[in-house]
Amino acid sequence: MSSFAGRMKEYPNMSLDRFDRENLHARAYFLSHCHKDHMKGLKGPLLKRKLKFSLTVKLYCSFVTKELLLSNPKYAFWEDHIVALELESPTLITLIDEASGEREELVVTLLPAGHCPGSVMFLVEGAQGTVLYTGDFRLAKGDASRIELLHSGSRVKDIKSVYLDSTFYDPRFYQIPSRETCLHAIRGLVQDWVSRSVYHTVWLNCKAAYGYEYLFTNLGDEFHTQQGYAYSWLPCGSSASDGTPLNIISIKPSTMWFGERTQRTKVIVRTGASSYRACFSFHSSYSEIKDFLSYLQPINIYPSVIPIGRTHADVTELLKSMCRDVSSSAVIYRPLGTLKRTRPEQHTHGETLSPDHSQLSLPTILSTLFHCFVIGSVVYTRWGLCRLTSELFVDDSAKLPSPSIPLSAGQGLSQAESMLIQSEDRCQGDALTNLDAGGEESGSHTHQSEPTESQVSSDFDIPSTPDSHTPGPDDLSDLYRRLAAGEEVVTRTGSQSL
DNA sequence: GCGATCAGGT
DNA sequence: CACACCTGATCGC
Repeated sequence: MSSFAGRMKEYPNMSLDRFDRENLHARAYFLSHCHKDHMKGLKGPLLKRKLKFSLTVKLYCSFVTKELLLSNPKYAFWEDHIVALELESPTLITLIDEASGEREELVVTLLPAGHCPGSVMFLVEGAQGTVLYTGDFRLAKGDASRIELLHSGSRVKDIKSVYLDSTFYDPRFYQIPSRETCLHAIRGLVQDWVSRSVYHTVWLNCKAAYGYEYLFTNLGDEFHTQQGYAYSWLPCGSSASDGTPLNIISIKPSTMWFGERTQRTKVIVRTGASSYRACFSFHSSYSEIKDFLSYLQPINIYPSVIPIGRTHADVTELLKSMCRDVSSSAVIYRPLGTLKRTRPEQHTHGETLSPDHSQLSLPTILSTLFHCFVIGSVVYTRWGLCRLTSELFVDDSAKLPSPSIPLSAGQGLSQAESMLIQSEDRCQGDALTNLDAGGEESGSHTHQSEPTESQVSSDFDIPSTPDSHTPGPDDLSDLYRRLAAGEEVVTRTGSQSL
């Protein structure tokens, strides 16, 4: 978790990813991505008050982050104070002291961070030198050399300080399998399971956070392509629509790492009868961070996270070796990196330089925000819809509570976000046992209870559609019919059709 | 009643 | 396999 206090030594009039305490006096705010540990104080009443009386104080972030932020009504008061910036477009920002009128000019550039949708790093250039605030990032080896705006001409810029996501800056986390490797392994497991029968289902058991969209979209696309079926709807409960129990395995994405000498890289670990952990990391590994830093050769590096079991002194000491040596009078600069253009100028709006999941298109982000979306045989759900489909499909209709949740008000977006994958292949003869009730982590998703107040009002709830209403039994059976008929009842850009 | 903080869970 | 973020208890205002 980030312990960055919000301000950089060189530019103390701007605050990044922290909005409390001394940051209340900042002249401009910057949000690198929409994770809670980077939003401390962002909905504080004092800040809200300050905005009311300010004409110049703005919050700068990416377009995607802006959408994610404003999807929560608790941050609605920011709406007129947010300035979304294009990626990789240097922007002149003037910091104004509203009391004295004093001005300070900076050029700020958003660079893709590869951490989660909308995540960026901030490159700040001004009178106090060029500094890079990484926010949280996952960049692969060599990525820094492909980011054009870290370069001036063909040479890397002279970077004074890097404020670093040092989550895994510890030799113990030497290697983390690449995103592609992890996706490949998960794809294999999913393929193996869902090909057994139509009742073999995968529950991609993600924690509530933006960041798993890379898995969602890639697996979704692939199984769509492979199956080629029209939309089908999957229950989130333990039974298929015909009452047959599902064979569900749970795959939990979680971080796994390997030391320098470790050869074997188990990307998937079986943790129970029907549960697996699959490697997936939002943060760069030690070796990826080293590659990044040794390319940039900053003069100073400030860690924003102290890995568990380490002290600030440990990390600072480790980081010293990554800094440019400017201690002696005869300054010996190690050679700075040179720009590698890996792609011709096919740069379209919003696209990034590296293969990257963090900058999904806005429609995709919106569709993930609004309840769910359906691609091929894959259903993406949020908690609320998961419950809804359970009600629709679960066998034991006598136990169904009457629906009490307005469909258009997303319930608990921050609750466990799930993805179910089920084979379209019909094959008979399998022993169709239900998810092993004794297995680790099993079953809890199959019997959803009423959402608590805090779930209903959790931070990434979707604002209610004005003319929404609670669906009655007739609405639900109509919905069921349409789903069974393969109609697309969920739009990809909003919740209106539900 | 609200926010901040911590412990404990997934 | 150590992320992100939930809930609930407690405390101060």
